[in-house]
Amino acid sequence: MKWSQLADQPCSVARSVSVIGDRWTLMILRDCFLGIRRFDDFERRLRISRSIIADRLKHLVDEGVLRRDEYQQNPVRHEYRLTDKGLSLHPVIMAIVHWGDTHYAGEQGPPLLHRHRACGCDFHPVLACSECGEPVGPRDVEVRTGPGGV
Amino acid sequence: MKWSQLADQPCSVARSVSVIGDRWTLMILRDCFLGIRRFDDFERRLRISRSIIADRLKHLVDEGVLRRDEYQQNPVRHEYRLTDKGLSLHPVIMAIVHWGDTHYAGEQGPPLLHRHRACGCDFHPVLACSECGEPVGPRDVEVRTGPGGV
DNA sequence: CCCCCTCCGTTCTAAATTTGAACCCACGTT
DNA sequence: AACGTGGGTTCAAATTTAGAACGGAGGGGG
Repeated sequence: MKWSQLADQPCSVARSVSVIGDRWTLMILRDCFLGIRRFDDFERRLRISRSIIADRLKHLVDEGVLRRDEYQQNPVRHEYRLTDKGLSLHPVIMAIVHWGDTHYAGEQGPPLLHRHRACGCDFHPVLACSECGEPVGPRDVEVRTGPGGV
Repeated sequence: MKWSQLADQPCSVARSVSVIGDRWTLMILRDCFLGIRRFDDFERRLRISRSIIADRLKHLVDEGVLRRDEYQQNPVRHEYRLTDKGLSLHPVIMAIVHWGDTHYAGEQGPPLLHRHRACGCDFHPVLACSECGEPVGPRDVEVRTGPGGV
C-alpha cells in the first residue's frame, strides 16, 4: 500500500492519517493552535525549508483544515487560519501534547500549561464518553463493525 | 530541522511526534488497539513491505510503547503488545478516529462503532477537563509557558 | 532614482528516507 | 526431500526532503 491509497481505506484512522499523519503537518497544526498564522512565522519556529512549509500549508488548505485569508493588499498577503474542521482537531493535538507531557517532560515539568477558562484550573485532557460523560479507558471500549465497515 | 532533532525540542508535540508521528506507525498502533499482535497479521492488514513493519515495530519496542513477548518456542515466536505507555495513547487514537468519522465517513456512516461498556452506549470521545470534568473546546483553553518551557 | 529590505513563495539539485522484492533461516509437514 | 510458515534482514531503486538560489511586488532611505 502507498500513502496515497490510505485515504481510500474503510478506516477512519487511515483517512485521517492521510491528511494529518505527517510530522511537519502535525508541527504546523500545533503552531496554528498557538496562534501562528503567517508563512514566515511558521518558518522561524520550525526551521525547515520553505518548500516543505508551502507544500504542507497548501495541502491543509486543499483539505479544508486551514483557510487562506487575505489580510492586506499592496502587496497582497495571506494568513493561514484554522477552519471549523481544523479546530475540530483540537482533541487530537491536546491528546498528543498530554502524552508527551506524561512521558517526555523533563524534571522541571511540561513546557506548556493549559488553563481551562471555565474553571480556572490548569488541566490535562481526559477522554470522556459523549453519552454518560464519564472517563473512558482503553479497556472500557468494545469495538464492532459499523454501517460504513466491510 | 531534521526529524531526529524533533525529540530534543522543548515541546511535547514535537517529542511525541518524533515517536508516533509517522503514517505507518499510527496504522500499526491502530491495529494494536484492535488486538493485532503478530508480525504477519500486521503484514496482512497493512499490505506494506515487511521491512517497514519490522522497522516500526522495533522503534515502538525501543520507545517502550510495545512489548515483545515470546509466546512459543521451537521455533521461538514473539508477539507485540501495548505497554502501559502504549495504552496511554488510547486518547490519541480515539481522537483521530473521531475526526475521521466526522469528516470522512461515507453516506453509510463510520466503519467502526465504539461502545462504552460502563454505560452500554455507542459513543464518541469528548475532550474533558481533568479538574472540573466539563467538556473543553479550543477557545476554552489558555496556554502559557510552563516550568519546562523556554 | 537606486538599492536594499520584507513577505511569500517557487524551483532546482543533492542528500536522506522509504519502499518492495528477494533472500534467509529454523522449524514442521507431507 | 520438497514445501510451507512465521519472522525477519538486505539492498537497489523510487520517493521525499533539505537547503540554497531565485523571483517579484511593494516600501523605505538616501
